[in-house]
Amino acid sequence: MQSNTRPAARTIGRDGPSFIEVARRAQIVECAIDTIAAVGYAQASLTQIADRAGISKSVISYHFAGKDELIQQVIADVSAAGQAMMWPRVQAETTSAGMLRAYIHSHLDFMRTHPKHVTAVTEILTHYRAQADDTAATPLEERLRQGQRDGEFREFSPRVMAWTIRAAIDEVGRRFVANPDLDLDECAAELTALFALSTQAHQ
Amino acid sequence: MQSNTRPAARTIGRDGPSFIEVARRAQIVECAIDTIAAVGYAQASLTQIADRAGISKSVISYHFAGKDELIQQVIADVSAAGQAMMWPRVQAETTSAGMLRAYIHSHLDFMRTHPKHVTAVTEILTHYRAQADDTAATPLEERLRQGQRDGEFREFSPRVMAWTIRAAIDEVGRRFVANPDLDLDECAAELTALFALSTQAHQ
Amino acid sequence: MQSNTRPAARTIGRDGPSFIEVARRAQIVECAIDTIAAVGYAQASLTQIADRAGISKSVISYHFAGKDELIQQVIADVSAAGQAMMWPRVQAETTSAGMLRAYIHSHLDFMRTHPKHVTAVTEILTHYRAQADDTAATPLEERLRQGQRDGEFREFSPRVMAWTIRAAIDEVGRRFVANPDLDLDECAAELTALFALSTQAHQ
Amino acid sequence: MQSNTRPAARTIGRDGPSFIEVARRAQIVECAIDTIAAVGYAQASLTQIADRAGISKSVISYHFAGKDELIQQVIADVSAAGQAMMWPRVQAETTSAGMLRAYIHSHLDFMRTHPKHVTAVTEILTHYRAQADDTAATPLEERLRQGQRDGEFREFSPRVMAWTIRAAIDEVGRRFVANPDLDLDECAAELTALFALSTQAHQ
DNA sequence: CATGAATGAGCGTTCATTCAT
DNA sequence: GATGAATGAACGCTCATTCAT
Repeated sequence: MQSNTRPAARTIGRDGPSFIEVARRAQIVECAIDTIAAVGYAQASLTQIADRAGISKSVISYHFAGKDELIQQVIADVSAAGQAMMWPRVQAETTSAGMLRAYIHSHLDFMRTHPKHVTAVTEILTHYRAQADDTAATPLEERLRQGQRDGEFREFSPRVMAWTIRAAIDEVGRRFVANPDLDLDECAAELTALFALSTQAHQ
Repeated sequence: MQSNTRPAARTIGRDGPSFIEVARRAQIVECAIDTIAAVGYAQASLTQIADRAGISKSVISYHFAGKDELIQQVIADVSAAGQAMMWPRVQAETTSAGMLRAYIHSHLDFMRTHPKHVTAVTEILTHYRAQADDTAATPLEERLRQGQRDGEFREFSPRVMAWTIRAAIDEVGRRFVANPDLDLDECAAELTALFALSTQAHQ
Repeated sequence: MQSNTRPAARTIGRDGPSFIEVARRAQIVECAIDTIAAVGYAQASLTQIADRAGISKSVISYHFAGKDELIQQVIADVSAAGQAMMWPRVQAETTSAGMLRAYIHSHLDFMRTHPKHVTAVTEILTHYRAQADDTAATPLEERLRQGQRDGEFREFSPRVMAWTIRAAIDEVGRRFVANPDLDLDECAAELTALFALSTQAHQ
Repeated sequence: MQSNTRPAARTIGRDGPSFIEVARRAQIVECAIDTIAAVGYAQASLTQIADRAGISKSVISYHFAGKDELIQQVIADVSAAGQAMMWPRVQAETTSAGMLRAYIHSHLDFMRTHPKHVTAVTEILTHYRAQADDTAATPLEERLRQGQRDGEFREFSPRVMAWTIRAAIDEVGRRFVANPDLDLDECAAELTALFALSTQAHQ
């Protein structure tokens, strides 16, 4: 916010946000995630988030330009973590069917390890979706299209298929958040079989 | 305030909501649907709804215990209308595969004919937390189970399959609301094929 | 705000704000005047005004679109009262010198009878002036110009003269507010003489 | 915090503000003037002032007891600079009429050479409540009184005349701030003529 | 000396709800 | 039955001030 020219930074860089600044922002983001996951996006006011963090409401305003920036940071952080965990597994696959299986499994694994993060982002995106563009092709859609070009997948609308896959995963996420006893392994297996059958080319 | 024991109902001695009461509630629910569909749930304050209905804000409070009850009634009314339009078509089918096709098509037909209602309920469900019990089996799940018993469907988790079907349909609904040019016929065909392949027993 | 179609209005018109509405608005405007006069524009928050009125802060929001509308109404009300009291006396004069004398005296008389109103409007205009246009000619400036055309006034810049007259009157207003014992009659006589001498044509 | 009794001042044993202390305060005051002139008093928060000065916000709190003291210092510094520039010219005059002319011209010259300072102080005085005592006679009033004793000026209330002169000059200042194209020379000539006519003894 | 971090009070505004008529 | 009026809590946000380092 202000340009912090700190006298002797710990390691390399000279400028940039201080250690404590980074930590504080991360802490606040985590609290925002907890709060949104716990009470839902609509009820997650700055007061609620601050209370849960045990800090004053204005601390958030100090570290973030506004609520919007905080929410965007939540999305950015969770997305980055998710991408880091999921895409390597997806990329490692050589077949489209394997890719699809890896996509589903890695998403559900991420849910298992970061349930609150997934809940929070789902809440946010659900509320923001209204004004989102949604017309652009997602990476998943592109992968499906590739599978069709390779002849591995049958002919179908990649867009509708991608919507359905995402919707199915998100739905399982919601169910898992509502009921932590849900067997994610079973769900992953079910969804994998479901979409394998619905995408594979006729033999 | 919720149970109005009014002095002299229109017909018999039996107490209960009067004619005008029922009509008023229905009118308000319709206005709520219009308003939510038009401006979104977040902007649909009681003031907005009342203004759009040309009535005073307090008349809503008079006929409904609170905003929550109104919203629940919106969901109930739209659900009832949807059930009335969709289930006969589903029931008329003799095969499980036909049932599934009818389920998908009738849902998407309802979207086409009642876009505002679908928009409103989608908005509401988006902004309300999913506090449903969700552990009970839905009628759809029961139908899927029946298809398995008949040997028409392969073995799969009827629950996960039902979740996915509903999620896919709702997702199409959201997309249709965001983009009215969406080709619902194509979507219906795509989803029908998708779930036919993923449910059918191996030949 | 809402269109009040009241069943039987008291007198003529059908539509329009109700009696109590008008009274409430007037009361709130009066309280705003009191508050601004007492604590200054910068400190006159809605909370202060509401507290002084013994009402809830939201009552103001109910009767006015926002703080801006309230402030504008203060200006409008005071201006209307001032115009009604002052311009007839100014118009009644047949000479420009008489007009100027009447202008000064009537302004100071208005201050005597409405000290808080004058203070409040002075406060407001002082804070709003920054972004005001101020390039248009005021009625006073036009009158001065007329006096020059008639040969009754000497040659001077009507604009600077008008500025000075207004500034002198406002200054006396400020002094009177700060010190209610100030002899307004003497001030009026002094200013009258001052501007008579400074405007009159050489004999 | 206000009276810093520092262990070893630079020169003598006498305590008092150090060199750097004085310089820092002066720098901050200048930045405050720049900021207020640029963005207006209402937007001139300590954050804005500190950012513009390239210093931390707390350094202001360190050198000044609070925002009030800073603002008062702005007024004091600008007043001192104005006095230094203006009074010698006023003192140099031998006649009261000359004094009055010099008073007006030197004030308007100060505006021309120090527009930011005048803007800032004008902004401050506009937004601060006039809590001055105002009962004491100003030097200008004394000079007017002297002119009367000398028979050079006619009989009038020196107090009201002094008020008017100051108000006229300040008004021109406000107009000049709002419109830098304003012809200050013309204004000076107009005001000089105006007050010469209104003060001079009858010939 | 200097500062990044944190705080609490206050701002104008929105809104579901309540109540006397 | 219906309503205009009023309320209080909560919202996101700003800002002067405080404090440990």
